[in-house]
Formats: sequence, C-alpha cells, structure tokens
Amino acid sequence: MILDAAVPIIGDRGYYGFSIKEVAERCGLSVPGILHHFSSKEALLHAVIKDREERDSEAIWKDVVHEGLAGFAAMSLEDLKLRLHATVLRNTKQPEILRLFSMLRTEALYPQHPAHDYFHNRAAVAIEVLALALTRKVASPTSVARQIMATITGLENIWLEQSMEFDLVEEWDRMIEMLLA
Amino acid sequence: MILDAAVPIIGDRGYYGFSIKEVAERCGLSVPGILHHFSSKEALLHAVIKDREERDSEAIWKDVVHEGLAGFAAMSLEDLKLRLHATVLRNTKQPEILRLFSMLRTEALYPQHPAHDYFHNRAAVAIEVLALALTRKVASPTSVARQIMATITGLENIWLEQSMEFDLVEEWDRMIEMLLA
Amino acid sequence: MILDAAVPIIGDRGYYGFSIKEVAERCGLSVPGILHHFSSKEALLHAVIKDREERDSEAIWKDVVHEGLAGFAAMSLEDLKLRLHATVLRNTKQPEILRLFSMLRTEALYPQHPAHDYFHNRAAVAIEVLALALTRKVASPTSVARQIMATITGLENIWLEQSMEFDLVEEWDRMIEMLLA
Amino acid sequence: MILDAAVPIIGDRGYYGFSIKEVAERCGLSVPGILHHFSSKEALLHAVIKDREERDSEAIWKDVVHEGLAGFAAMSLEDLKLRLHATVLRNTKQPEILRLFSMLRTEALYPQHPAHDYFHNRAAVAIEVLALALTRKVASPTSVARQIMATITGLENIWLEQSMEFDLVEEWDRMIEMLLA
DNA sequence: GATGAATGAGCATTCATTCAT
DNA sequence: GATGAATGAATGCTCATTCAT
Repeated sequence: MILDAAVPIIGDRGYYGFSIKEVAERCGLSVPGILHHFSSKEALLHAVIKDREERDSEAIWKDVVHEGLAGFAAMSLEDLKLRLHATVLRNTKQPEILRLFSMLRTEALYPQHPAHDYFHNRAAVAIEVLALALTRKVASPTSVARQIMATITGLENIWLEQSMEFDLVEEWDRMIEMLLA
Repeated sequence: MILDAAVPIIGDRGYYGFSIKEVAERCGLSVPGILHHFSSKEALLHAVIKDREERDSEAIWKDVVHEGLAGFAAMSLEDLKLRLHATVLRNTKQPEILRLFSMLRTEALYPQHPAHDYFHNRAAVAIEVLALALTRKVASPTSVARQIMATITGLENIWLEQSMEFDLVEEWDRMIEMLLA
Repeated sequence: MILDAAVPIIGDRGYYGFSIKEVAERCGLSVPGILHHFSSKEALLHAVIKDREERDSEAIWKDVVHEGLAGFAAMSLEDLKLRLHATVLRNTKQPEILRLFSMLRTEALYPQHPAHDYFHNRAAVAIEVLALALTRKVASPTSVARQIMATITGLENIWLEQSMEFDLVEEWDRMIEMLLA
Repeated sequence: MILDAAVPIIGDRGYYGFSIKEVAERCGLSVPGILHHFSSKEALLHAVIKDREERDSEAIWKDVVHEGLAGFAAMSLEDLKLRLHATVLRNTKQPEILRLFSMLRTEALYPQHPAHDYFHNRAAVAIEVLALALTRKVASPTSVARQIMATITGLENIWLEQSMEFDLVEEWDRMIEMLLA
C-alpha cells in the first residue's frame, strides 16, 4: 500500500528530503498515480502520520484513551509501567516506524514544517497526560513525565543509532524503575 | 561567516532539505561564491560539523581528551558530574547548535547520509569513553553510559520541542543524580 | 520531432558542445519536456543515433544485411559499386546527417565519449564486411576495404568543408574505379 | 608548457567541450594563471593552432613555402610524393596532434566556430597549392588534389578510429601510387 | 483508478571571466 | 607572473504539480 511504502522512505530522508517519485517506484505506480490518491506531498505526509497513529496507538492505550483523562488519573503506577513496557516492546518490533517518527519529530522542530503543530502538541499532550497519571504518586509529576518521555525517545534513538545492538526493552525496564523509585 | 550562517539553516531542514542558495543569501554571497570556499554541498556539511566540533568540544573536555583514555579512567564521579553539567549548561546557551546536531544525528541514521559514519562512530565512542569513566564506580558501566547519553539527548530534544519552556539544566541535574545513585 | 531537431544541433557543436535547451527551443518544448522523453543528455544522443541508423541504413543495404554475411560474400563488384554509389548519392541529399556523423565519429575518438564503443565497432564492422565482399575479387581485401572507407569519409568531409562546392558523387565515382581497378 | 598541455585536452573534447580548468590542472596553474597568458578561451585556441602550425609545417615544406607558389609549380611528381610521404610519416609520430586537428577541423565546419575561417581557408589553400604542383602532370589537377587531401585525412581518421592498428604510412604509399598513376 | 505529457521552479555544479592583490 | 575571491550565466537534472485522457 502507498502509505506503507512511504514509511521507510520518509523515515530515511524526511519530509524535505524524500520524493514522491521514490514512493511511486516502490509501489509500482506513476507519480500522478500517487497524487491521484493524495493530492499533494503534504497531504501524503499527513495521511502517513494519521494512518500510523490509527494503527499503532490503538492497541495498548485504547481503553484509557476512550475513557478520557479520568482513565489516566485512575491508573496505578504498576499499570502505567505495564503499558509503557508494552509500548516500548511494540516499538522494538517496528523499527521502521520508530525511524519515521524520530525523523519527523526532529524535522518538525522547524516551525514551518507541515507537521510542526502536530508534534508540538503531541509532545505537550503526552507529558500532560503522563503527569496526570503520576499525580499524587510521585513528587513532581510533570518533571517525571518529562523524564519518562525523554528517556523513551532518547533510548530509542540511541538504539537505532547503534544498529539495535543492545536490548532496548531491558534497558528501558531498568530505567523506569529508577524514574519511578 | 559562511559556516555560522549554515548552522541554523541545516538545523532547520537538514542536509537533504537545505539549499546552498539559502546559505549564500544569508551571508550576502552568490551560490558560486559559497562553492568557491566549499567545493560541494557535502563538503560544506562536513566543514560545518568539523568547525562546530573544534569550537565546542574543546572547552570542557579538552584536558581529558588530550590525556587520552587514561584521563577518563582516572576521573572521579564528581568530576564527571561537573563536566556533564557544564556540557548541558553550555548546550543550553546555544540551542541553534543543539538543533543542528539533533537534526543531523537523526538524518544520519540513514546509511547513505554523508555524515552517517561520523555520527555512528561518535555515538559509539561517547558511550565507550563514558563507560570507561564509570568503570569500577557503577554496577554496569556500559548500560549507565548508554542511559546518560539517552537522557542528555532525550531531554535536549524535548526541551527544543517544548520551546525551551522548562529548565533543562535543572532537569538534567535531577536525572544524573538518579543515574549515578 | 525532437530527434530531428537534435540532428543539426549535435552536428554543429557535438555531444559536449550542444545543450538540451537548444533542442527544446527548436521544437517548442521546455527542457524538462525533452527530458520527459529522453531521460538524459546521453540517452538523447543514443536515441538520435539509433533513429538515424534505423531510418538511413535500411534502404540500400537492407536485403544484404538481412541475408547476413552470405549476402556480402556473394555480391559482385558491380553490385558493390552500385550500392556504394547509391550510399554516397543519398548522403549528398542529407548533408545535415553527414555533419552529425562526421562530428560524432570524430568526438567519439575520445574513449570516454558516450558513443565511443558504437563508432569504434561500427568502423570495424564496416571494414570487415566490405573486405568480405571483396574477397577473391581484389588482391588485398582488407586494405581495399580500408581505402574505400577512408575515401568516402575523407571526400565527404572535404565536401562539407568546401561548402559542397564540388560534385561529391562524381568525384567518388572516379575514385572507386581507381580503387577497384 | 600551457600550449602543449592544451593539445590533448582540446583534441579529446574539442573547443566547445574542453575547459580551461582542465588545462590549468594539467600544468599546475590556476585558471586565472592560464588567462594571464592567454586572455580568453578563444585566444588560447588560436594560440594552440598557431603554435602547432609554426612547429609542424616548417620542416618538410619550408623551402617550397618560402619560394611561394613558384616552388610548388616547379616540383616534380617524385618530389611531391616524397614530401607527402614525409608528412604522413611525421603525423604518424604525433597522433595527439592528429587528434587535435581532426577534432578542430570537424568542429570548425560550424560557421560560428572560432576556427571556422582558418580551416575553411586552410583546406582551400592546400588543394589549390597541390593542384598547382600537379598542373601539367596529371589530367585534372584540382580533382586529384582533392583526392589526395581526402585520402590523407580519411586514412588518418580511420587509423585513429582503429586504435592505430594498421600501418598508416604503408597504406598511404599504396594509395598515392594509385592516385598519381 | 491511473497515466503520459508537459511545465515552472529550483537545485548543485561548472565555466569563463574580472578584479584586487 | 600568478593567485584567491567572487560572480553571472548556463547546464543537466529533479521535483511537485496540472491537465487531458
């Protein structure tokens, strides 16, 4: 499928660096063939992001997400740990998608990047929600939430940089214990 | 100077996304004017990296670097903490350069990126050297070294993503205590 | 047509000296318009050569070419003369194409020229085949074959150089008599 | 020397295809270094031609050239043969210069080529003078003169095209006998 | 649902040339 | 006598996009 073909390509060279032609070639279509489905390069980018979001974030957080913030507030530390573990574990299984989001998150620091707002908000929301889950369970929830996000993404990036040569999940498990101690 | 003008531009859109023209305009030169000094886009990239490396890495680690590995092996935990603190503090003062390296490190995950080898080795060496400094001071030096690197880069990225709205140094100081506890 | 527009332009300044833009202008297209049909300057060159070959070499030699070498071996001296005469006569009618091949043949002496192999082989084959046609009809077939080729191209070049001011066919007829005497 | 360095380069890719930079590199100078001696690309071309002319054409034809047309008119067929033989023999010894002139002569068919007039006249004069030398010695002097010129350049070109694999001088000697028979 | 044709804009790079030194 | 700096112009080529089919 087009969106799947686009993932590793955008993951490799980013929004600015990839070309529709590459995607077209990878799925045996012509360039206008791609543009027939996604009206512009930017639309393709948004579609890829939305598609991944729908397919990935459902599994583990679905119930809590659908209950709204209340679900997070009620979560136990142990449950949080389990879900984060599951998240990291799943990311481990799809390094291409890790690459994609790592690339886009970094590119999106640029205010004019088409996904700037998306990633800016995404990070804010993630920390906010995590902080909510940590409220009354740790001393400074926002700080720990930040530490958790920093640690996940930081470890993932190093894991990719080091050709996945260490056990990411194991390392994560060690760190979350520390962070929540 | 050309190299300084290039930093924020490459930081914004990466190697694949930036154009020599932008750099030229930012320093009042023509495009061939730039290419007169740096023979190609790739050469410009390498020059930027090398220049930053020379100007940044000297300050804090210079003495230890010049003593070779022995310097690191002999370092006390307290000294290590001080230097890491200084590093993070200095990075705080030059977010543009943080952006540059964050962008390039991510882009360089792509094996054909002109700086792929540079960043791959850089990460490996950093962890190796940190691990050496931690030997006989913590339980699993390599793991902690990895955690330190992940934490620094992870925090820095979130700091940039969140428009530098929290105190990076403070957050770092809290985390390094935890990591070396 | 694009290929026809390219003939006089490449004939004038050669592969290294002509520009796609000229060809584009001569046929009312944009430069990418040309590159849409011929993927590169080199591809355009090869297409021009192939096109001319298909359109020119059919007429006079077709039957013999399709019979393979046997056709040449069986040819009488008189028939050979007639065909060479027809060839020279036809070349006379399309000096632009003469220019094209004269230019390319000369440029292609350069081993890295994109048509180097083509012309190198073309010359070898022409002499070989001519020699075959001359076997048992003249004393040293290869030498005479060489003389014939040298004479044709030499006369044609001088004819072009002298602004086609003498009768090329007539001069040729005189020379072939001598060569086959 | 600059002019010598330019010979094979212009010979390879012609006036339109060669670059001053190549010449500069081949003689260890900078580009403005070359232009300091020859004020433009075109001036360099003319200088190369003039230089070769001075160094080459003197040897064999000197006496006759200095006597003017009278010298040619008085020449015996045998003397002519000897001089042509010597010319071909000398060309054999410097294929690079053969390449240069072959390339330029062809390129100069283009009316706007900087050496167009030079080669146009050169060819005319050569034939005229040869014809003079042949007057009252052969039936149609101009025609034979043309044949001689065509044969020399034609053979030389094929000789270059075929990687100098046959004996050019020998082939020439056979042909001139025929032409003057 | 998909394509071939075509293009304007942009890119990295090359080139001949100028100028101050 | 020769160079580094710099440039305008041009080159081959890529790209996203449009349009007719």
